[in-house]
Amino acid sequence: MAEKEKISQTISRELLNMIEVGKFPPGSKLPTEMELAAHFGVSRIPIREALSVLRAAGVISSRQGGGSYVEERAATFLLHQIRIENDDKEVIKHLFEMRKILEPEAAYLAALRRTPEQLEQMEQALKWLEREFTDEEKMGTEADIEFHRSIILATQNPIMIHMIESLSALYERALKITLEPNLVLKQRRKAALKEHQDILLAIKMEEPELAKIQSVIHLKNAEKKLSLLF
Amino acid sequence: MAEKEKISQTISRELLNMIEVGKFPPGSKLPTEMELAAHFGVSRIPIREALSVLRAAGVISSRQGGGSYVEERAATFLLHQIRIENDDKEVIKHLFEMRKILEPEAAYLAALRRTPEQLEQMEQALKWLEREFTDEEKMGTEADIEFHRSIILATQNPIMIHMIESLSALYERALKITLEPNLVLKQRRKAALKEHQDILLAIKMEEPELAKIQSVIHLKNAEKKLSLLF
DNA sequence: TAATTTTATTTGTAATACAAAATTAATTTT
DNA sequence: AAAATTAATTTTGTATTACAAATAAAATTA
Repeated sequence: MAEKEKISQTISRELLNMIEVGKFPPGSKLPTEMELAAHFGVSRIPIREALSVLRAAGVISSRQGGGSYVEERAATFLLHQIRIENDDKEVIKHLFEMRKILEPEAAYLAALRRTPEQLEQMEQALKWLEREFTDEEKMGTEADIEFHRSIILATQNPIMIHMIESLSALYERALKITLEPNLVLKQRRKAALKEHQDILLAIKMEEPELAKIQSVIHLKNAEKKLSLLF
Repeated sequence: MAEKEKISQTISRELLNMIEVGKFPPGSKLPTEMELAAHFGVSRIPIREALSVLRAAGVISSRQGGGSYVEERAATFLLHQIRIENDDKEVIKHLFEMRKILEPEAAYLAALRRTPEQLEQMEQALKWLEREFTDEEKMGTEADIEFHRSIILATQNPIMIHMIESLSALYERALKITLEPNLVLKQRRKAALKEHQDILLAIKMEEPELAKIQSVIHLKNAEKKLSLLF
């Protein structure tokens, strides 16, 4: 199950790395597709696929007849390409830092704007989480993510939604890693569930400030739990 | 200067729209590349380019021999593809909402962690902004962005950095639109400059809370200015 | 019925060719 | 000689055809 990688993926990763390392500094011209193809020993096809990924990520831009150039403000990395390893505590810390910034505000906005349908969606997610928590085996990470996701959706801010969505894959993996070895969790399950219920209640009552506070509390407790790991 | 669009771009936009509209719901299988090619009346090449963009954005996933499927949690849109039109006030509002959430926290973190080099970078950007402001003609949008960007970089959080970078193109355009017709700005220039200096000073003194407050003040004033437009 | 093999489908890559845009070199004009 | 125009070259964008490799569907066999 070695998940064989596509050639174009390998190449886009390689090229991105070269750009990050400074082999192709911002503003510089990349080699032509033919040259890259020769260099990597492949045809133009996977080269073009790789370049199109970098283009979509805003790392390079190409002009027909001109060539491909590294963008002046090349995004530092493709979020989809971040791989969290078990020992990769830095990424998890940074991710949690962003959660502490985004989620309380999202809860605030959700309390302001949520539609009845969105409230229903949150309640469904919470019920799912409750079911998962009664089962000793399950961790409920998916339900957890779905709950937080439903709150984000209720903010009605497409940019906020996009940011969280682009983080979700990363978030999911980070959550699994942090929850997996955590035996303390079982004792904290009821407390965690209560925290989720409190957030939802505040959103239901349309109390933005309260929702924000409940979210802060939840994240603070989650962080305590997290700090035991590191 | 009509900026002719590539076929693959047109198609990726079309496909994305179809997905958003529900023509291809999450989890469903897309038509084969051959079918798509026939449908759009092009060869497989631009189809593959379009699909690779959607793949990079996490909207779809493909398996050799299997086909392409819409991801269960397809990102709602590609940030790079958002076009802000002059009458597109909604996007600008949402963008500003995100700035209010992210930037004060970024200033906080920057005050905590900035290296001397990063402080230097911020000061350079501020000087640039001062020069631009003395010139009646120039608006200083680029310098403005560079200043805020230098603060973000000093947070040392790669996820934060990535988020802002991915927003920067959008931000730049929004800023130009909001500043362009604003004649009041000239009177507010000194005030705005002072606000920037205050933020930098707090970061220089390594006073996180103060930096956050100064950032909030700055954004509050900017929002007042903005509210005149809408 | 269940497991295995075969067949067909579909994406991934290759090679070649040409169109279209941009860059560079050459030419002409002033 | 300098500037403008034109021509030639380079380079990306798209098309066509072909085949490899992985998956999914169908047929076969136990």
